[in-house]
Amino acid sequence: MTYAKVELFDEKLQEAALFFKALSHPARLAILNYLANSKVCISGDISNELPLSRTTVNQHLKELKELGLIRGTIDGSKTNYCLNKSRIDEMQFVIDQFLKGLSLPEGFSCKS
Amino acid sequence: MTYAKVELFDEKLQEAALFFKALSHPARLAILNYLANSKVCISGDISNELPLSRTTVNQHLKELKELGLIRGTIDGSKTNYCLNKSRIDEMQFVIDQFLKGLSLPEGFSCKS
DNA sequence: TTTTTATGACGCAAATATACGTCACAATAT
DNA sequence: ATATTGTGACGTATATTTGCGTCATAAAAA
Repeated sequence: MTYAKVELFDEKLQEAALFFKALSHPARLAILNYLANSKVCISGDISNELPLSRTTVNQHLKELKELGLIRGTIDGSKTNYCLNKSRIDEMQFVIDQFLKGLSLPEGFSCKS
Repeated sequence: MTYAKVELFDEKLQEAALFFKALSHPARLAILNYLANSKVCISGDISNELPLSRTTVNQHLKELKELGLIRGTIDGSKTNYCLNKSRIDEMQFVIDQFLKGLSLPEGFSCKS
């Protein structure tokens, strides 16, 4: 039963939380950065760039893939991973929307 | 030893990941939204707003507090929680910086 | 004074995440 | 033909997160 309360929240918040979760580990941030700076690459290459084993890197790749942030297409025996621009844009929009909601009103004060 | 590899990554990425992690649960997003819309409030009030027990809400509050995103000041027997604007601004900056780095170059193409 | 209310501290059970190793399979390379 | 390389799938150990209950304490209300 634990971990089941997430669904009781507003769907917008759930969606935003999923994006934030995907970005909550430096390895995944590094992977996204790397893909943004390369044109196309294979996961084997990526594990060489990170201080992690190939297995672990593949796991992080899988998470990013499941959220649609990256795509892996088979090219012969290798898999080309690259950013899914439209999905990244979607994520940026959702994050921006949430952050905007945090801006405090004029004259906001706190007794601290 | 597990979970210890985070420190091997670039410090900027580590910092960004910590912010994203703080935002990775809808309950914390709901708390931040709630605090942004209220002037000042107490954690007892907040647990009434969420489908979670007081204990659990307090735990989420604690996490947000440890990252500095919110502040809890004692007001008599109650604790007033409110957003820490300067820290929120810092977070927005860090997140923006990271997201900017994901924008793909002109003429980017992927063989998929 | 007793009861209620709010809070913090502590611990617990279950679910998830992190990090690797190994195995099997296909495609290259030697 | 054999060795190497890249992959996905599977399993494992440890860490962390979620979500709650309980207990102790302090202040406010009855």
